[in-house]
Amino acid sequence: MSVGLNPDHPCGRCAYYSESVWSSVKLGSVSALQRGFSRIALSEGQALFSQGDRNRGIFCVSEGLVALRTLHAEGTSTLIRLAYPGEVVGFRSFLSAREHRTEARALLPSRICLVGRRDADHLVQGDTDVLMKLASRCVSEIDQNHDRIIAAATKSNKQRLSDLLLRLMKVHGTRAEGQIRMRLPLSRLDLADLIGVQPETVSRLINRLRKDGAFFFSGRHVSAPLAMLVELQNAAE
Amino acid sequence: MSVGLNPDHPCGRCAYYSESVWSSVKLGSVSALQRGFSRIALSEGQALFSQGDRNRGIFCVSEGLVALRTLHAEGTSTLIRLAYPGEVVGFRSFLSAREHRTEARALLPSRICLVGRRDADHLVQGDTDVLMKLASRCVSEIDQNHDRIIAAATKSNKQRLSDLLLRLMKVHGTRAEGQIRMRLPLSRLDLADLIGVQPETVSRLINRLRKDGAFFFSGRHVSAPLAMLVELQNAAE
DNA sequence: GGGTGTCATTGACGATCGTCAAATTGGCGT
DNA sequence: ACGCCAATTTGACGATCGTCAATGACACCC
Repeated sequence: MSVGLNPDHPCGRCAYYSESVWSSVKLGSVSALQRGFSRIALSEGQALFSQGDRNRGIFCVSEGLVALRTLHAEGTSTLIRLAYPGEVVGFRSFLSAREHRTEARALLPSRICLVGRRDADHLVQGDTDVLMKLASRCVSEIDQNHDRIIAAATKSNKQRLSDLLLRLMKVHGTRAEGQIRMRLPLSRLDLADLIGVQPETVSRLINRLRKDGAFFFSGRHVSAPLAMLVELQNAAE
Repeated sequence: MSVGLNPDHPCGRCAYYSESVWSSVKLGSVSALQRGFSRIALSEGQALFSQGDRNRGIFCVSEGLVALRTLHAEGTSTLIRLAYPGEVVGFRSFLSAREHRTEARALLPSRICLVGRRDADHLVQGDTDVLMKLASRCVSEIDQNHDRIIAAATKSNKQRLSDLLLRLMKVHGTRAEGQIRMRLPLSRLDLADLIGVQPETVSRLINRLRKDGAFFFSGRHVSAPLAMLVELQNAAE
């Protein structure tokens, strides 16, 4: 399989082509892929699909950031996953042929590629490689869930918030004047969901991190001193 | 596909045959399935595989109960999953062709069926149905992880312990004299892992549940009054 | 029977968290 | 600039949790 540009393939110009679920679609089936292919532009806050929606196919984030949430009866919600460019969304309801159990919403202006359900079904049925790559995405989602469960059982809330901020810094941060800065793509409530506490607690954790000299907050703008860079490397995991 | 007994199939006599990953293996490939097939008997506390082991294939619990744990550097561990009869174990390292990230250990005397990696690979490559069923197992594991993450963010520790005990009662409990009784297959430390608290806290939660009149403990023997049966129905979820 | 180890419980303490209510801020439209 | 709504922060309080240390219970072995 050739890594890099491939003008005949819908994903051929995508930066994440080589790891794409569709990268191994054989030449003979590329037409089916093209038939089911469409691109979706989302503005910040716009929904890609809602909980209870019928599955429309397999989505792949091309640009931006998408949040997967589940809504509860009481009106609350829980942020389950952040999907960055190159990540696949909607494979759960696709594989189990049922309605979406989460809502997907853009946290930043985003571009999404969709392969419609009918054609995606044919491609998956006809090519073990494609299905195998989908399964690998499932496995890495399980891995991430396990990490989250382990972190919840192992680390303090403050540590988990710090880890989360470091990971976000790594993706969204820019370096300047001996500091890293970013605009948080998440609200305090989303932060609270991700580490499993109430939003008031997030405020207090932020105060403690500020006192520790680890992070400085001003609304959604966060900065960290260079000393944090060291831990930033370790936060790879 | 015929539901029920199938004498030509290694899983043909299994109570979970119809939902088995291997139930759709075509007649022509049954010989490969038989070649890779073996049965493993585990006594209580015995390990099926250890963290870091090379994957030996796809395991399916036929009888008993298996716990999947990840061991941490500090010597602690976290109980990630309980695998009951009919459930598949080891598919994560199988699908990603890497070593096990968890340890599997029998909590009760257990019987496990194994399809060796080489033959399982051929069967999975040659049959989309088999791979699709494996993927479905992945999806339901993701579902369970999500439920656990949501429960951790939504419910109190006491409620989570109560829910867990109810679920265990449903499987392991026997009814007698207006009560449900069971022998807990889990240590207090395992209970603590599953709800994400320290073992001392489990002791205190147990005291509170006792005071509430919800559960009565005597070592590993637990009983609950009939009133709990109502919630037992709801705990299906 | 006594020893020994693991598992489980209890007590005491400080730290942290959830909750409710009130105050403050920030963003955004007019 | 103003007003307004939602998001965020703060304060106060009780409840809960983690930690450390000590005790108790139990099985197992010699």
